[in-house]
Amino acid sequence: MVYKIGDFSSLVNIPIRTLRYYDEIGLLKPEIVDRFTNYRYYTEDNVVEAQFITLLKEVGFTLQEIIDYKRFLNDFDNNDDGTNQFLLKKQEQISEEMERLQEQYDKITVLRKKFKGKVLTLMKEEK
Amino acid sequence: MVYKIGDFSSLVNIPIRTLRYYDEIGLLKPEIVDRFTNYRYYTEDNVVEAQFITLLKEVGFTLQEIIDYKRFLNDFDNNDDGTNQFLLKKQEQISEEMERLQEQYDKITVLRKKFKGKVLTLMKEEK
DNA sequence: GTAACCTTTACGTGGCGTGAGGGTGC
DNA sequence: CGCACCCTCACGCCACGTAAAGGTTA
Repeated sequence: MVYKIGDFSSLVNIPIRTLRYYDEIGLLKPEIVDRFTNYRYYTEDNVVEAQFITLLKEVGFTLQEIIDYKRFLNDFDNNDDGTNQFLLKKQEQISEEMERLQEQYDKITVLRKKFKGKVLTLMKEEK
Repeated sequence: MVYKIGDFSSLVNIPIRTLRYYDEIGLLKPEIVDRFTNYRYYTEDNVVEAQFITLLKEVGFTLQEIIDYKRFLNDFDNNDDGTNQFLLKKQEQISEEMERLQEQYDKITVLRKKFKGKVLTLMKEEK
């Protein structure tokens, strides 16, 4: 069973333009490409790949990180520990980002108190 | 006292390229521009502006939001309540972003447990 | 034949970084 | 005159969205 890009798109819930982009950057290549028309044809294996990519994207991985991870899997053939570290590292990045956001939130709280006088007052305080 | 872009850059800690970009998008325009050489000359008022922009950026505002806020100040002349709402809205956005990150973090925790078997197992579970 | 599909090319987003190739201040 | 400074293009990043202009499939 092969799918044309439009059918595959609705099957895996990824826009056509996005699929073409994934092909272009080497993240998700259709298994069959017509040499004459350049039509892309996707297979069942591509479905699994696409769902895996969607999963990793949902938890915050960039496309480049996903590409790197796939290369890692190819190079070291199902390394359990490597996968765990890959996930742990992303969790650390997320933690750092949450801390940054918390700091921003707190700074705004301080600002809101300061600004209760007037806007210009704040701007003058910044001199 | 006027500053050439290089001096102003080190004074307010904003790269030259960034200052030119801020000029281009209308966020921070040098008060004086030589008509013949196009050299940018910044004033003390520009220093205050720059520090204000830096402050808002640090707490998470985008450049477009800062531009919009400045326009708002011009239109309504120091509106205390408006400024407060502007800050509150940003705090809400930050809260939402933190929730998204927390969800990502939790999903990865679940994934890490699942993957303790093997990588391929996970990929097959995704079918 | 025609509608619905597919293709590539290329420019837009945000917030700059990084050159290239040239004019200016002192 | 030299050298540090300034200028305007213009392309790069990321993850696509959005046409434009045309070929293919059923």
